[in-house]
Amino acid sequence: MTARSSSIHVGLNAVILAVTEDRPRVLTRTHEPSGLPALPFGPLDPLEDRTLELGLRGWVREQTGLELGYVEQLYTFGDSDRDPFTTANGRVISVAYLALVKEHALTTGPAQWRDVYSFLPWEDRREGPSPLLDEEILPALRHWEKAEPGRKERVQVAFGLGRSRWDAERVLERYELLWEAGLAAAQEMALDHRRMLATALGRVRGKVRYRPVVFELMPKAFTLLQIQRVVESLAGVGLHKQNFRRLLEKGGLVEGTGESFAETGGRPAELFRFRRSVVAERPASGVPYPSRG
Amino acid sequence: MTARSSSIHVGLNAVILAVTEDRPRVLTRTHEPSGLPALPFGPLDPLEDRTLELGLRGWVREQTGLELGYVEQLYTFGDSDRDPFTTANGRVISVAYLALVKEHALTTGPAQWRDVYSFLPWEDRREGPSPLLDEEILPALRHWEKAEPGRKERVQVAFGLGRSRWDAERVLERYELLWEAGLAAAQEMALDHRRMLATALGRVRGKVRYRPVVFELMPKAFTLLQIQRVVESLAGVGLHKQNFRRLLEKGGLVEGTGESFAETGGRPAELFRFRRSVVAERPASGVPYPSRG
DNA sequence: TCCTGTTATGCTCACATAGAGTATAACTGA
DNA sequence: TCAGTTATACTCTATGTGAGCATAACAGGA
Repeated sequence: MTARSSSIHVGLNAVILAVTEDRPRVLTRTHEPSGLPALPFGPLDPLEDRTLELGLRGWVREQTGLELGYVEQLYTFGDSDRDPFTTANGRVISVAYLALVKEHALTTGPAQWRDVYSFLPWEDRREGPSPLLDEEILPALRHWEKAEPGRKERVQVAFGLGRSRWDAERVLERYELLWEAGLAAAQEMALDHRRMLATALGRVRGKVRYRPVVFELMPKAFTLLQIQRVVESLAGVGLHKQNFRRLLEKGGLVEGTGESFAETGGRPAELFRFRRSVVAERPASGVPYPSRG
Repeated sequence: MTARSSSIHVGLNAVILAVTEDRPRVLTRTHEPSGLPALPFGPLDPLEDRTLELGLRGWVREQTGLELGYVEQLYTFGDSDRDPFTTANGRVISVAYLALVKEHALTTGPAQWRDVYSFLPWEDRREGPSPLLDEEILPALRHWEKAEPGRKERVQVAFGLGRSRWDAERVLERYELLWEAGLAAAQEMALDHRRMLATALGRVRGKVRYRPVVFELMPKAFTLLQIQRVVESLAGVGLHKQNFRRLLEKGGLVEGTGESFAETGGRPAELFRFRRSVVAERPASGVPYPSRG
């Protein structure tokens, strides 16, 4: 066993997300063999890194200058075909982490922020279903459905057709379906990194609902509309403004600072801050998703 | 990097759960160096196993004769101190999986079913808070709290004291707190396997609520009380019977078979079966948790 | 100054849902 | 026939959610 496992290599990938100008961004680099955008990758130093997470924080700091705040383990990717460039030399297992940083986080080195929805365009439905979906994806899927029974059902659930509703969290399910159907060719990333990104987006969308993680993406003080825009950016759907406010305030997640913010053209908005103490008080406190049709 | 990573070993652990006689059980083996109960462990064959999950299914079949049904990846454990026996020879990373099998699943070989709550006794609150909690754990924690500010808050959230409510899903949080406080010595398992078990229990408790995974643990036909008992076993809390039935039926998760089951001494109960089609219809269908105080 | 456009904020209403309890039905065994 | 046990049907109430209306507070132009 030990003889064989010596041909296994373990690495760490980071999906680092921020929200800038109402768009979720992901930090990328260029993957050398292919020239495609890729997620930052670093090795695990088995002697120095006490935990996987500390290892990750270390090389992210070195590669990009970013000091990560919120970090959580996402998934471990280990399919044998995930890295065609190194399969010949042995297997590469990658433990992927999700990290959230504040907008305008400064980075050094060759890393680059890119729009998450440029890789998964059908996931942004703030202006209604993406035209790409109705004009290209769904027509193509209608063909693909016919080849096997059961496929139609999967499409309906994944994309919220028929009696099903669009479920913002099923990002990975949609991506894998499109991959199977051979429709995921455009908007490429290196290796299986688009799958990692889809996993990450699904995870934040879920997490935001029941843990106060949005605040990791916000400045210290913010208006309620600003926080709503950030949630909408991630969720990819529009939310009902008045209900969002009501639920957020009632939940005790935020408190007014007394100051106001008057750069929007309309009535000045009150500035709020995150009430750190709710984390202790309320077990499962997240931000509400009052849908808007 | 490649030279160094050759001292990293990758393995797979399985947390295989079943519910027998109203108790959740976990499949264990004996860990040789220590003689303690341990979770089944197997290597990843980098040449033969196309995916990590297929590798896991393979060696579980060989070691125990079990053909796993529902399987999901749980977490990847890689702290440097997690395996003191092999740290000297290099780092062992373990990808842990959760699997659910039906009660009375037959196994071959030296594997053994054990009561999950024998390792995490404070997690079973069906008869009210565990006496162990009130008589030993909480008094000891009150001492530990005083040493540092913020600890008291953590204890309250984790164990549902003060204004907080007991949150059945915070299994790992409780375990890690007790570990830090030096109160997790008894009921031992090998290495960090008790942490894996805690992770698994927390995960099923959550999953059962929003995905129809309980049915993986049930026979084909069952009464509503039987399914309630299984949910209660996992959740570790009692549920309100009438509301449980109402919500389950309204959710469309089950349908009556017309037959009835008359071995309980009282009025015979109708037998139900799982409606597989809801998985397609309703995005997030799980079993309700109507609490009972 | 007044009107228009824009954003912020307060409030109401209908409806669905969850928690809790009561009442009745259908069986077993003494 | 009665006590004990489990199953099942309802009812009542508090709370939560989706949706919309109304008003407040600013800017800028007529």
